[in-house]
Amino acid sequence: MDNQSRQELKALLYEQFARMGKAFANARRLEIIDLLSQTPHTVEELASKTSLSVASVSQHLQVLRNARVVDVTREGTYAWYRLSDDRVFGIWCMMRDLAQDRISEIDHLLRQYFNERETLETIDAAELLRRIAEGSIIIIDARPEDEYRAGHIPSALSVPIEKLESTLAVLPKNCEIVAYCRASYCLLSDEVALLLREQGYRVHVLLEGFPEWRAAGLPIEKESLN
Amino acid sequence: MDNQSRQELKALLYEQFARMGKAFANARRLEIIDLLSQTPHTVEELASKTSLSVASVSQHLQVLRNARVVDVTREGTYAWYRLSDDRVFGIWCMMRDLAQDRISEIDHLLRQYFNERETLETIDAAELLRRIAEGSIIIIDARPEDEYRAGHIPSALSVPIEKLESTLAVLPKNCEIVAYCRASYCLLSDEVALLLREQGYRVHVLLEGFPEWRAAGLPIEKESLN
DNA sequence: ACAATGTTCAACAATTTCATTGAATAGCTG
DNA sequence: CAGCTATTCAATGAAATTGTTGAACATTGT
Repeated sequence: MDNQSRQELKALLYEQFARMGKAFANARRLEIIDLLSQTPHTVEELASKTSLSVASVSQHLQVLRNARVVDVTREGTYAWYRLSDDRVFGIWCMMRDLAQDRISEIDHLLRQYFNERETLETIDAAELLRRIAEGSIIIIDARPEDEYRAGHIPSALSVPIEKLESTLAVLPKNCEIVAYCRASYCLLSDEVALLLREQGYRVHVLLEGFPEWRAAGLPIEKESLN
Repeated sequence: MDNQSRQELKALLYEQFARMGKAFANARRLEIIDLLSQTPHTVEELASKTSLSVASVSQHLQVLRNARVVDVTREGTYAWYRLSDDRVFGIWCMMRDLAQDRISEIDHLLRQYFNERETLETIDAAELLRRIAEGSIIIIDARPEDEYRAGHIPSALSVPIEKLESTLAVLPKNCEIVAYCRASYCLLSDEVALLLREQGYRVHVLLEGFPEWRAAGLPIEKESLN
């Protein structure tokens, strides 16, 4: 192998690796990856949840597919996209944990837009499991209902913010509550938690999101399909 | 928190995360990350090893620094760049392992340029440790000498390809050899191994590169600084 | 103070990326 | 088959990325 073709190979090789990197190099694509780590979505669903045009989402999905980061399965006129490998979520997790630790702007943003957040009591997965065993706690899934249906923490109630008001009637005033959502920075659960606290409830927020819970192999519950 | 500022925050947040992703989204930058996972380098060293202009390398390093993926320490007129966190190497590892599994072009490239490669006998870290304990093996570090000096597998000899010929005189014909380099796809060790095999030596190639060895917490040896 | 050296910055042209629009495709339904 | 819908494709323009060149900066050694 001569020196020139060695250089050539090296360049081509790193270019292939970079294909994968590019998947994670755009804010909108990360948002899509985040949604896909909850559950598979159709193009339209992704477009609506990200407030992007369908064409734009489709284009991003082509990039993700090119990087072999997502898979499609067609079902009638629908195209269901999902993460191609559990490791994709793993990489995304490591990347955002590192970013959260090292890029101070992230913490800064979270604080600036939502400064009451830090006053919320957090709880980790191990502790939540203990409380579930004791049976002394009500769990609230703050994500959109379709994500809840695709899988949630056992015995959790589906309470997206829009439905919070109607749920208040059902919740006994003296119970303890844990809320969770997509991820630690996703804030859906924080909003729900703050509103509940205003109503006088004792509320905790789960540190991790549902995908981490599932990835850790902890028990989950799915909506039965009838 | 109203709906608009929620959207705004979400966008800004993912933008921050994407800063980190961008670090891994370019072939040249990945090459730089790979070199920095061997040992810290100056701008000039990186430029020479990557065949890029100094200015271009400097620019890439700014991107990496912006993503908080590398740190600089200045020493005289030199700027020593290093990975800012072990997790950076972890992410890069996961990314390229996933890429190697899922992007078929990578395997294809390796085969096309170097089809004898697959005929080389490989050996993993655990097995190598066993052989070291037996004392029945000679280890060859095929990386450039500066990377060897910064840290290598204990008792390994520094034999970059250029020095192979002069080293042949020293190697007893009947000994068994294990060669390693920067990573599994780095091929420096494969080239050395093929040449050694032609000379009649019994050669193995270590599956992992030196950074993986170090990251696994296995023993390493450094050149003493006199 | 001066020149030498390693690094960064600024300006540029070439290329790529991104979101939008509107058209094309492909699978359902009546 | 026609009409409908979900998705993809193609074309556009705006913006960002990349590598080059040459100048600017900062530290070292004379």
